[in-house]
Amino acid sequence: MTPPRRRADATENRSRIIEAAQALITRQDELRLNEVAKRAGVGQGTLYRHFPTREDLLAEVYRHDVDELVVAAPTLLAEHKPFEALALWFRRVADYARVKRGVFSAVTSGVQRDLSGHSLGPIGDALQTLLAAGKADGTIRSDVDVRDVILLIGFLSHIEEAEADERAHHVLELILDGLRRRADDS
Amino acid sequence: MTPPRRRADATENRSRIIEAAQALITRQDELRLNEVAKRAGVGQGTLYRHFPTREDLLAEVYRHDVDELVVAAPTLLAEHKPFEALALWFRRVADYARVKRGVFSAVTSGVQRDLSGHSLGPIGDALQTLLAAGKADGTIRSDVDVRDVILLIGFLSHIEEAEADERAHHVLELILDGLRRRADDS
DNA sequence: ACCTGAACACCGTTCAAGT
DNA sequence: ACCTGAACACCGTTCAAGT
Repeated sequence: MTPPRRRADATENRSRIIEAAQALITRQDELRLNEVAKRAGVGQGTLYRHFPTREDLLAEVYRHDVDELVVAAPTLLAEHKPFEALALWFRRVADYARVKRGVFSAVTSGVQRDLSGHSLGPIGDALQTLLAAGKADGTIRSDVDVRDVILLIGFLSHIEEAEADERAHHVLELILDGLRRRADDS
Repeated sequence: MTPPRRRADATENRSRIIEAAQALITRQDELRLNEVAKRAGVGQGTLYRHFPTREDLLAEVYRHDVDELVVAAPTLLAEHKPFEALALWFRRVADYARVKRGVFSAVTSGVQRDLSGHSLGPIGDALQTLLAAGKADGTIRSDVDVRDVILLIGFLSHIEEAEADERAHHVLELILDGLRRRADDS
């Protein structure tokens, strides 16, 4: 019962594909799959063998970044009050969205896919933790859920880098104000 | 100096193209330009002659709908308090977005294009009127501008029809709460 | 002045042949 | 078991030839 070992060349090809995709996506927004294969030095079929869909590839490309956001949630909660932790987490998401335009789409489409599978997924769970803490201490409205927030911060995928610099934080403030629980709420 | 009259067949073709595009877009999200030309019974070149870009065509397809939204703003303001007028206008935008998925993209991309030309455009002006009224009577934060609001309601273009039914109004409420001016604001 | 539609470009995706 | 790359499909866009 030895584990079905992957052939060495397959592992190597997989890494090369991811690296090529990363290199290409940082210099422009669109990602041409044939270009990825060419740069990685593999046939197009090899790309499809490793990553059946474009999303599979992008998920892998942004894996580390998404992980960092996921890990940040409990860390922030340990060091700040819930509402402040959420605000700081938003800020972090905005920073990622500014530099790596695709992270955010990967995050949201990931959440969407996971939602249909009756699971929140890693990012959804992280956000859920933040929201629950804020509801528990009465600083966040009780009628807000993860999907609401994902939809609201989706504006980050609509703006260019320059506009994000001057406007993203402000719009996030407006959103936070909408999520805040008021004295007269039930 | 008679106006340079358009040839009758050109006018006719233009109408047929718009009608074909409307018919096709109501039955599915994407719009294939060659398909539009085929259904309209014109050559592809004719389509490009009348509508150099895809956006030009879409703007024309949704022209009536956008006009209705523009006209609604002053009407609502005449009959309701500013904040309520804004809430009702949001509701109307959401209703359009639900049925005609593309209206909203046309609206936002229109605003974006107009913004770069240092003008708000028709929809931007309508929204500007609503915001100004709310700021004047102290119900809307003074640090909010048209672009902020357009970005916030952009979530409408991310959701499917079923989800819009159960969630759009709620998320719009959250946004309105974020735009509302508080007692302690400066 | 306007129209037609063949043709080109571009990119995603598949699959027969190979190792 | 995995890889290659020719080939096909699809769609946007152009342009020479026509009326």
